[in-house]
Amino acid sequence: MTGVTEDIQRRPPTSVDVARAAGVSQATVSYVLNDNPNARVSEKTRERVREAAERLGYVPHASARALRTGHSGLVLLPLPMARTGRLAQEWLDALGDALNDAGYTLVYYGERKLKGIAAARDWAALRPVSIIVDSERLTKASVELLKSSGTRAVFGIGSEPSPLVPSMVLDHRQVGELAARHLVERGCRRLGAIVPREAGIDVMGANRWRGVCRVAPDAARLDLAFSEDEARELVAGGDLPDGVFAYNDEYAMLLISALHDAGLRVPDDVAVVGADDLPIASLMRPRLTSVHFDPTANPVELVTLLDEIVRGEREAADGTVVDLFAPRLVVRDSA
Amino acid sequence: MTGVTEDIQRRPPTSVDVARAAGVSQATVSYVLNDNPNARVSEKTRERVREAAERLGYVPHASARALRTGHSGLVLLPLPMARTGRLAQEWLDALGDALNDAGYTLVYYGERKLKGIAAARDWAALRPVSIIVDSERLTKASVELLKSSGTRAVFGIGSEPSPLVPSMVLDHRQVGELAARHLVERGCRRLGAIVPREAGIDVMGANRWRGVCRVAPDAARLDLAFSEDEARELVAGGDLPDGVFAYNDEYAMLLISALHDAGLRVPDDVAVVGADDLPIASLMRPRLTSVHFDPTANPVELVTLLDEIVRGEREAADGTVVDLFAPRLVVRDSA
DNA sequence: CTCCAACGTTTATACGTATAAGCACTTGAT
DNA sequence: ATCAAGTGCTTATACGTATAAACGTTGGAG
Repeated sequence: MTGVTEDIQRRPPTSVDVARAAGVSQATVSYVLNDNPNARVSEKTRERVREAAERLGYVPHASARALRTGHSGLVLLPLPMARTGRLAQEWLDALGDALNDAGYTLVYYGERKLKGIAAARDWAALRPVSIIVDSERLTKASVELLKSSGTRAVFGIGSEPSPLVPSMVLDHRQVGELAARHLVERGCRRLGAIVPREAGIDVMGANRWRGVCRVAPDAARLDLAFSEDEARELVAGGDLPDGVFAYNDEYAMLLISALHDAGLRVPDDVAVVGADDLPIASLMRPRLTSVHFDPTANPVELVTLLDEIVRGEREAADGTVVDLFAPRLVVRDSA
Repeated sequence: MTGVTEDIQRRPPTSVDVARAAGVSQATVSYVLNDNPNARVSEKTRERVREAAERLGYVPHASARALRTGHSGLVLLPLPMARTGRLAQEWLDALGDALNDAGYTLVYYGERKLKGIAAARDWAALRPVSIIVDSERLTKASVELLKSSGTRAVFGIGSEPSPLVPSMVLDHRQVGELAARHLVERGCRRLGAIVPREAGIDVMGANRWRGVCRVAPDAARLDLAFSEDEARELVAGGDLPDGVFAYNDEYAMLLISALHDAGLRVPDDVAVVGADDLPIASLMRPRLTSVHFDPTANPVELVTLLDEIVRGEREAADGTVVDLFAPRLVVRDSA
C-alpha cells in the first residue's frame, strides 16, 4: 500500500549488510569487528564500519562463525540442574564467569534421556571445544567419538577419577573418614553411617559409608529414606550405634528429631555428624557438627588448564586429577 | 614412516564422507538421515547410507545445519544456576525434557556480566528459536533486537508479568498474603514480615512483604541478614509482632532459634510462618507452618504453546501469563 | 514405437563468516 | 628514474548442510 521497500524481508543484518552500509567489502567488516591484528585498516574506515554495525544492530551469526572457524567456543556441561547442590552450583557459576573471560561460553546442557554413545553423539553435534561431564557417563567409545569430532578437552566429574580423561573429583570416602575419625576420638564405641535410599545420591552415600568403614571396619550401614516414619522405625529398632554419620545435614536433622522423640539425648546417647554445613546447621539444637566443603579448585586456574589443552600447548595426562572441594570438620555440639 | 595414508588429517566425518563411503551423493545422505518425506530413495540405498553413517561415526554438524536452515532449535535460558530454588530447578529440568521431545534443545546459558542490550546481543548471536529470561532484563530495545534476529518466542519469567512479552509468573505478593491471612485468622494482633538483605532475593522478600501489607496495612517490615547475631538483636530489640512471616523456612528457623534463646515461646508468644515447605519444615520443633508451592504450569503444555508461536500458528498476546506455582499453606504447629 | 509419468538419484546453490591471496597505490631508498 | 617495501583495501574461497531443480531410467499406455 505505502511504499515498495516495505515488503523487504526483515532478516537479521549480516556482515554483508554492514559492508554495504559502510561502503566497504565484507572482508573489511570482518577484520575490523574482530580486531584482526594481521589486517591493516585505516582508523577512518574502522570508525565507519563500527558505526554502521552499531546503527544496523548487527549481531554476528555464531553458527556461521563456528562453521568457518571449526570450533564453537562452547564448553558443554550436560548436567541436570536439580541434582547438584547449592555449593557446587555457585562454583559452577564462577567457572562460567572465568570461561567467559577467556572467550569461551559455558553451556549447561540439560539433557538426560540419551544414554551412552547416543548421548555422546548429541553432545558432539554442537562441536563443543570442551566438555565437562559425569565420569560415569563416559565410555571409551564416547570419549573417542568426542575427540574425533573436534572436542579438544574432555573432563570427567564425579566421585572417582576417570581412567579415560582428566577429572574433577570430590572423594566422598574422605568425607566419611573425617566424620568417623572425629566420632572415634570423641569416644564412640560403635559407629554407623546413614546411606540415603533416594536415587541419585545413594552412590555418594555408599561412598561416604565406605570411608567410615576405613576407620571403623565394623561400622553399621543404616539405609534410610527421607521419611519420619522410617527414621522412627530405625530408632525404635534399638541396637543403635553411639556415633552416627548421618550423610548430610538434612538427614542429621531427621535422625536427631527421631532420637528426641524416642527420649534419647544427643550427643550423650548418640553423637551425630552431618555434612554440607548448611546455614541451618548452627541453628539446630544441639548445634550440628558437620563436614564443611571448601572449594579448592580455583575456577580461573582450571580455565587456564582447559585453555592450554584446547590450544594444544599442553597434553593432559588421563590421570590428571583436580580436587574440587576439601572436606573439613566443623565441630559444634552434636558430636 | 609407515604408510602414506597415515598423515591424513583425522577430522570428524561429514555427510560428504558418508556419501563417498556409501557410493551416493551428499544430497542423498541428507535426505536419508533426515527422513525427508519429499525425497524418494530406495530402501536398499537407505540401508547403505545408514550403515555407512554408523560405521564412520557420523555426527551432523549443528552449526552447519543451523546456518542452512536459519534456526538452531535452541531454547535459551540465561539464568545463573545458583539463584533458583530446588523446586524451580526440578521444574526447569522437566521443561527441558518436554522441549527435547518436541525437537528443541534447552540450553541453560549461564552468563551474568553483560547488561541490557549487550546481553541481548550475546543471546541473539546463538540465533535461538526461543528464549526464556528474567523479565527485568528485558527492555523494549532488547526484545526488538531478539525478534529481528530471528527469535520467534520471547518469554519473560519473574514476579511480575512483563508488559513486553508473554511471561511466566510467580506472584510473591500472594505468598505473603496467604501467610498473613492465616496469622490474622489465628488471632495475631500485630503482623511483621522478614525481608532478607541478601542481594538477589531481597526483591522477592519485598514483594512478599507487600502481600502481607495487603492484609495488614500496618505490618512491620523486618529487614534481616542471615546471621545469628542480627537475629538476636532483632529479638532483643523488643516490640516484636506476635505474628511473623519469616520469608522462607530457613529464615524461620533462624528466627525461631533466636526466639527460643530469648525465652520466648512459639507459637504462644510469637507465631511464625515459613515458605518453601522444605523437608526440614516438619522436623523442626515446633513443626513449621509453611507456604508450599505446587507447580501449576505443565511443562508439556508450555512447550506446546512455545511450539505454536515458533511455527507462527499462533501469535501470543504480550499479556499472556502462565502461572508457574500456586502457593498453598501447610498448617503445622508454629502458627 | 513413441510419449509420458513416476521413480531414484545427482548437480547446483545458498546460508554467514574468516582469512589467504591478490591488487592498486604511495613512499622512501638507491 | 627504479625498485622494494609498505599500506589499505578487495576478491575469492571454504567450512558442512538442506533442498530446489535437473537429469537419466524404466515401465506402461497409446
